[in-house]
Amino acid sequence: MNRRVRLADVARAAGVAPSTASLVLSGRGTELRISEAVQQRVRAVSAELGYRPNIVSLGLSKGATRTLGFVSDTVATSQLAGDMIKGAIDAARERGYLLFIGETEGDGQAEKDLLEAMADRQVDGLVLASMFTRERGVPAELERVPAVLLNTVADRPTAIPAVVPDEVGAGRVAARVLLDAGHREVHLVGAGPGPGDVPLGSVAGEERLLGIREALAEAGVEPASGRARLAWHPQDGREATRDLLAVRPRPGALICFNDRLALGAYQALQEAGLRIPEDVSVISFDDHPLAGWLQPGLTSLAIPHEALGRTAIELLVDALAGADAAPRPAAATGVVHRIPTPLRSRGSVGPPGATG
Amino acid sequence: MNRRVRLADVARAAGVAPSTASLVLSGRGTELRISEAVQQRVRAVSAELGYRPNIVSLGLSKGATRTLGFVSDTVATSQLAGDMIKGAIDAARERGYLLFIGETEGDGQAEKDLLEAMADRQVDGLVLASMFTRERGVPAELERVPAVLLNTVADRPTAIPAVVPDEVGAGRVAARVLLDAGHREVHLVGAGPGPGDVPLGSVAGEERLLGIREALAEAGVEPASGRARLAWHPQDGREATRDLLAVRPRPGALICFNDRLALGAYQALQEAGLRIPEDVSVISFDDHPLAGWLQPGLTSLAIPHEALGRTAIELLVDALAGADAAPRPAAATGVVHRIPTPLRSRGSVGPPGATG
DNA sequence: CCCCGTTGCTAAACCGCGTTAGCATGCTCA
DNA sequence: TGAGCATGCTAACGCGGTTTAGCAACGGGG
Repeated sequence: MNRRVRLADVARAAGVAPSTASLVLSGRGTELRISEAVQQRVRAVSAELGYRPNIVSLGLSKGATRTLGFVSDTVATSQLAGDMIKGAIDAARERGYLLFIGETEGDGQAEKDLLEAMADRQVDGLVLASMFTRERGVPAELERVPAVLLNTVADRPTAIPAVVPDEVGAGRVAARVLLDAGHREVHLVGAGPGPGDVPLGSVAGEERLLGIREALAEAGVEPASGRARLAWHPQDGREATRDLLAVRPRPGALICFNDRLALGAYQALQEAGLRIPEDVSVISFDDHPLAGWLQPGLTSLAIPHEALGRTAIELLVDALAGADAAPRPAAATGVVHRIPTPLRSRGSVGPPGATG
Repeated sequence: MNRRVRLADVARAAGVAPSTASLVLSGRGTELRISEAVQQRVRAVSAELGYRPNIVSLGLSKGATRTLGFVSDTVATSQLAGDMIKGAIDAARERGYLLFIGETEGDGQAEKDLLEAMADRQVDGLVLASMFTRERGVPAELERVPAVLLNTVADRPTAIPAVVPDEVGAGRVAARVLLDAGHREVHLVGAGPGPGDVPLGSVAGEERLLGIREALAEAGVEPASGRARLAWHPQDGREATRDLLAVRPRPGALICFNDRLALGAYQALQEAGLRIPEDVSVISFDDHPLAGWLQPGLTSLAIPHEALGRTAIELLVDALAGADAAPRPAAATGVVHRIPTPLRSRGSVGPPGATG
């Protein structure tokens, strides 16, 4: 466990004062008239010794730690989280930042503690993330440091920018895909058919439904049926689909509000001896890895988790860079950024078959 | 954006010198003969002002930042990652630590850069994690700071402790569950039947197979068949199971080497019109959320991801605390900790039915 | 009455670095 | 020959704490 090489070590080995070494290594050598010979010597010695500046020290004197905090309600419950964090970590690393990750499990006190622990460590900025899109209050701690909301929108006007998936767009595309395949009778699993018939507090559900209804309406179609459910588990999808199959004429196209519901729909269709997509087309949301595992592959609108995390960090770092130049970078103030939701076509959608 | 309260602010407000305030707040007041009156005054003022010590400053003067680094090959590819990180984050938080999270995607240079970036920020300790259990070299950076390997074992003797799931135990239990249900003919999907017939470099595969063969041998049974596959995807499980069903007598029990293989097995069995568990019993490993979504629920041996992450941090923090007392805490040196793999019974295992 | 021991607090150094004012030295030019 | 100006480097301070040596005031004993 040999000690780290400090600036003083480099200076001593190069036969100059620490301040001289500092100037050279920070690139201000020429500006402050350090001779080329000395500069080369310092640089050579620094490289040879493997000197790396101590960022903690910089944090003390300059106030910037090149460190960001990422606080989410949960990092574990879903695949989703991992990708979002991955995008954030990668984007941060590319810009020379490291990320503190914390999770609150929805506990307000835990959130407060975490934000304070991060403030104690002088983070340069904060991302406050949620694993499912929702509305929430903005804690006071976010007022003291540049921040970005991720997969979350503030419940009242705020200067803090937000990054969310474009769920309305996702809903529109889902409906369009079925319409384009020739379907005119579209059944919803997990929400609908009326506007606002979604599980309580589900922003994703609301917006997906909105998009679906818009796109259908443009084609002069209303959702044929829908079942709002409290939870979006496979069991719910199975039951809703069974109920749907009990009624004539048999449904030809389903929009499931997430992939787990779609799994349940697959199970119910299989039980009934119906083929996908020959007898029934299915489209869904989230693009969980599961979608690629099913037979046939499930066509789904992906939540762009990695892009969400990445965008949040990019906004934050840009704001930090801009903070020196302009005190209030107008471009990044209070804006809600909507990230597109790519369509992953796999084979669960086809033209309408014989119904009945 | 009002400034943080500093120690000097507290001292001024309490009418004492900063050093006095520091002594009182660090609990050394009585020891250094600060009067009770002054101590109370300082504490009151500190609380009133909401003073919190600046940890960056402490990092400079004391060397300890109450910060740990968590570097893994990937945080995203699987559910697994999230739970492991969650366990690590929670355990760290309970002990007053915050975690830097980084991921390398298996890139050695990225790993080196990350470890250095963390060293630059004076982390007190490091966890080097892998998302699937494997053997690997230990980078030189880990020699300079207390470290723990997670889901990874060093490829040569080292003083660094490791935390891994008890895969041999998992294999034994999987076999025992089937034996106890009355099965004497057990087919393997994803590995086997011979010792060492596993995908290249899969420590989990090797050890699971070892445990399975041990437990079967104790009952005087050999694996009836097995198929080593390069990848453990649903597609592979589907094909292997189809092949198995083409041969008489029909298999009565399958051990799938992970849940994705088991999904494929479910699909093949369903195609063949066989019921689980009446006709065929299935048991598997990982306890992916998927296992709970299938019909019937898939019995699986859980990889205790959260416990793994938690244990790694606990070992690390204990080592840090012990480092002051004993320079080399013998208890935590080079040991490989094996974490038990709980059985999640769901309903995919039953007594043998009529075969053929 | 002087010395010494307590008691109660504080000044000052230090952690590692960036920053800036300023100190020598040598050269030019009047 | 001395003022003036580059040139080339460094001393000293600050960031926000901890830590230690030591100072002032007071009381008690010889």
